[in-house]
Amino acid sequence: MLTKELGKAFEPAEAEKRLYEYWLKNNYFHARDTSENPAFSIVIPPPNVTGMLHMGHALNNTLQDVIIRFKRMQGYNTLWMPGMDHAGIATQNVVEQQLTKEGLSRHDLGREKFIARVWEWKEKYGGVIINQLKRLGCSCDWQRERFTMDEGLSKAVREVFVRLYDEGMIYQGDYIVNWCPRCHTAISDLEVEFKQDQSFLWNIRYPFADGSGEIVVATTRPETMLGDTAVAVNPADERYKDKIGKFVILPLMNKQIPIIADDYVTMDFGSGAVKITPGSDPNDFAMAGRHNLEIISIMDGQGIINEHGGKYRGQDRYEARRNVIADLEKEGFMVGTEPYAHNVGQCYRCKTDIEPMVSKQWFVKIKPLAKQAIAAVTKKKTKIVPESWEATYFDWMNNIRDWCISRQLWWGHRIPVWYCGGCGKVIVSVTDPDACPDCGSASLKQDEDVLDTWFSSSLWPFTTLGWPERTPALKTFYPTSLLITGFDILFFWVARMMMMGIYVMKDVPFKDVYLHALVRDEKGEKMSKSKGNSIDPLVMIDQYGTDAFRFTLSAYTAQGRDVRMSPERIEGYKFFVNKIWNAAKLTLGNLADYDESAHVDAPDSLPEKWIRTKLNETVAAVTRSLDEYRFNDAAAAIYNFIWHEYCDWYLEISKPALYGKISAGQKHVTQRTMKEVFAIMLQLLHPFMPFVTEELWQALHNSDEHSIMISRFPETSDVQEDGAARQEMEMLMEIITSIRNIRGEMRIPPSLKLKVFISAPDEQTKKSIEDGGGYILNLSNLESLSVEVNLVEPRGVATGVVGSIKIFVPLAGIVDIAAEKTRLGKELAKVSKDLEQSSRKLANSDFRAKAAPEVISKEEAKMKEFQKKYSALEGALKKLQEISM
RNA sequence: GGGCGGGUAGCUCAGCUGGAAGAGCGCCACGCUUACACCGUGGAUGUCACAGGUUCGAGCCCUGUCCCGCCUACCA
Repeated sequence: MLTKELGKAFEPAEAEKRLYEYWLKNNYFHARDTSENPAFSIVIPPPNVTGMLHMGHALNNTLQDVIIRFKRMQGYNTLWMPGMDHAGIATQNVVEQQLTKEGLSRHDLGREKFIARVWEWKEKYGGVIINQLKRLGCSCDWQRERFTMDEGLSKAVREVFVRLYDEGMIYQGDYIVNWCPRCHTAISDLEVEFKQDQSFLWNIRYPFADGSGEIVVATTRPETMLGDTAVAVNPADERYKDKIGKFVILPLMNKQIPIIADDYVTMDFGSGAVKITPGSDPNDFAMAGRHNLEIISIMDGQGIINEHGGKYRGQDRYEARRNVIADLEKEGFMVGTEPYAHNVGQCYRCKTDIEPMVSKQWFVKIKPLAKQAIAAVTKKKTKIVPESWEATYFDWMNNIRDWCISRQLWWGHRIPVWYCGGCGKVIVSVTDPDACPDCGSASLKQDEDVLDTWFSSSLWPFTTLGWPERTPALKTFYPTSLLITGFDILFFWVARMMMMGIYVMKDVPFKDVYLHALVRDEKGEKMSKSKGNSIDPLVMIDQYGTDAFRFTLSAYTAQGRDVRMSPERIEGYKFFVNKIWNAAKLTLGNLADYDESAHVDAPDSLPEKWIRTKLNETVAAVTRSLDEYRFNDAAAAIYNFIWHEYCDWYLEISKPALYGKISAGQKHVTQRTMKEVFAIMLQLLHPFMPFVTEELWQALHNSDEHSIMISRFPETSDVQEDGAARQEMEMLMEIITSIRNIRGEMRIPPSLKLKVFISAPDEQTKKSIEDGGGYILNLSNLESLSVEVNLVEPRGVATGVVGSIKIFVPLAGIVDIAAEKTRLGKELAKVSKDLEQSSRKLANSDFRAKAAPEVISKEEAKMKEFQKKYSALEGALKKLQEISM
C-alpha cells in the first residue's frame, strides 16, 4: 500500500512552506458563519502593526494555535480571528522618524498628508508580523483579518463613543493627566512606568509673610515651587495648629500663599509641612479641588517653563531645576539636601519622564463599567485561569480611576465631536455632520484629538465579528470561547474588553481567559534588546524547525510560571522530532505489504492489548490536560508515550513479528496495531507539532486528500482498556529490565547471549512468563529461558527479583562472584529500608484505626512485596557466600 | 506600604483533591543490534529553604522566619 519513501530526516524548511500552502489552498483555517457544529472562537491579541515577532508573541500564538487545532479536530466550528492594531504612538513615531530623515516634520505635511503617509507606510512595511505568524504555523482565519483602523472598526468606535457620550459615560474636562513632553500627548495611568531614581530631598524655607519666622518644606522637584499655591499641614499637627490660615512668601516668586490644613499630609515625614503645586502634581491637584486653590501650570507641552514661571521662562524643566536650586541657595532659602530614593514616572513608549499637567481631555466614567466587569468574574461568567489572577483583577477594578481616552496624536480614531463656530454647540455624532443642528452653521470644527489605541482594542471581540452590524458571525461566535494572553496586559486590554463587552453587547466578551507567563532567558532574566539576551523566534524556527520550537514553548508552559527559553532546550525537542521521524520510517517501512482489507482472523496479542491500553490513557491525559489549559502536562504525556512506550517497547517488541519470525497472523496483527496507534499518536501530537504530523499523516495514508488537521481528534474508549493485559505485560517488562540490569551491573557484554532460569510462584505465572518468553528472549538477548514453579536456586547465579518471581543468571565463567555480592548487598539495603518504613506504619495502631481501608490494604500489599523481595535477595546472598567460602 | 508567585537531584523544572519523591538536560559505564549515535541499555544523585503546628500520615494544609522574582501604591 505504501509507495512514499521517507527521507533520512525531516526537512522543516521545505515541508513547512509546502504544508502551510496546502492548508491555505484547502481553506482549512476558515470558519463558517453558521454551522450545525458548536462554535469555538478565539480572537487574537492584535499585535501592533509596527510589531515584529518576539518570544512573547511566539508563546502566546503557539498556545492559541494548540487549542484552536485541538478544538477544530474535536469537531467544533472553530474560529481564530486574526488582526492587528494601529498602535497610535508607536506607528506615529515610526513615520515621524522617517520624515525626520527627510528633514521634515509632520507639521510640514499637515494632518491629512501625514495620515496618508502613515497608511502608505502601513501598506509597505506594516504587518510583517502576519507573515511571521504564518511561519509559526498559526491556523488563523486569514480571510477575516481585521485592522483597528478599518472602515468597519472605525465606525464601531464612533458608535461606542457616541453611545457612551449620550449616556453620560464620557465627559471632557481640565484635569491633571500624565503628559509625555516628547510624545506630546496625554497618556493613561497604565502607560506610565515607575522607575526608582536616586535623587535628593531638598528642604526649603518659606518665610511667614508677617515676618514671624518660617516653615520648612521638603520636595523632590524644587522647580515646581514656581507654581506653588499653598503650603499644607495636617490639621492634627500641634506644631502648626496656630499657623493654619497664615500666609508665607513663596521664595523667588515673591508672592503670598496660604497655609492650609489637610489630612493628606503625613505629620512625621520631613517637617510635616508640604508645598502644594496643583498644576504639577496629581495629589496637589486633588487638594486644590478640596480647598479651592489656584491652579497654575508653569510648563508648556514640551516641558519648558512658560510665562507663569517668572524669570525661568524658556528654560526646560531640568535646567530650571538647576537654576532654582542655585538661586535658593544664593538667596539663603535652601536649608539643605538629603539623598532620597523615589519613583519617577516615565512614558512606557519613549522612557521620557512624565510631566503631570493640567489639560483638557476626554475621560470615560469607569466605575459603573468596572462594577459589572467585577460581577461577571465573581459569578464566573468569565473564568480567569490560573485563578490566582482573579485577585489582581479585582484589586485593580476596585481601585480603578477614570480612563483618559484622548491623545494628542494624529494617527488614530479622531474623536467624533464637532464644535459649531456659529453657536458653540458641541455635536457628537457617528457620521460627519454638515451643519449645526441648532443654528445651521456650516462652520464646524472637529475635535483635534484621537482616541487611545486601547479604546478600539477594547471593542475587538465584537467589532472584528462585524458589530455594529448584527452579522451571523457575531451571533455564532460572541461571546468568544477563550482569550489567551500574557498577564502583563490584564489591565490594559483584558479588563477593558470585559467592561466594553458587557457595556455594548450586554454579555462578557469571553468565557475563559488563560493568562500565560513571560518568556525569559535561561538565567531567568527578562529578554530585552538592550540586554542583548533576546532570542529571535524566527532564528529558532530556521535552526530547529517550527515543530520543535512550538513543542518547547508548550512543554515549558506550566501554569503561573515563567518560560525559560534557550536554544539547547529547543534542540532537545528537535531530537524528539527526529525520533518521531525515525519511528515513522520503521512503522511505515513495515507496512508496505500490509493489506488492510485482508480478512485475517487474528485477535490482538499481549503487546497490542498493552499498547492500546497505554494509548487510551494517553488520549485521556492529553485531552484532559488541554481542556484545563495544562499545556506542559499534555506535552509530557504525549512525549512520554511516543518515546518511552511506543518506541522503547512496542516497536522493539514487534520487530520479530514484523520480520515474519512469528507467524503471518501475528505480523498482520502487529501491522494493524502499529498503523492505528501511530495514526492516533500523530493526531494527539498535531496541535503541538502541526507540520511533521501532517507530513507523516499523509505518508501514512499515502495521500494528501485527507489532512490530519481536519481529522477527528482521538477519543478514549473502554474497549481499549485491558487491565489484565497491562499487568501481565508490565511483569514481562520488569523481568526484561531486571535481566538487563544484571547485564549492565555485572559488565556482561551485550553481545553475549545468556541462559536464564526463572522461578515462578505458581503455575499461572509460569504460563504467563512462558507465553511471553519470546519477548524476554529477544529483548534481553538470551540464548535460552526456562521457567519452573518454585525452582530451587542454583549455585553461582546472579539473582533478580520481580515480585514473587526470581530470575537466575548463571555467572560461571562470566563474572566474578564478588561483584554480584556487592550488587545484591546494594539491592538488599534498598529493600530493607522500604520494608522497615512499611512495617513501622502497619505496626502503628493509630494508622490501622484511622487510615482509609484501601490505604491500609495497599500498604499491606506493599509490605508483602518487600518481604518477598527481601528474603529472595537474602537467600541469594547466602548462596553466594557458600560458594566463595 | 499592600498583593501575588517561587525556594524539590549538578542545572531547568513537574508533582492536580495530603497516602511508596519524578522528568528533561548534564554526569558515569557499556554498546555502531537491519528506525534513529539527533541513538540504545544500565547506573549514580535529594534533611522537598528554615522553625513550629495540625494529622495515623505533610513536598502538598496552618503559623512564623529567611531569601529570590514580579505586580501594584499619591508619603512630599
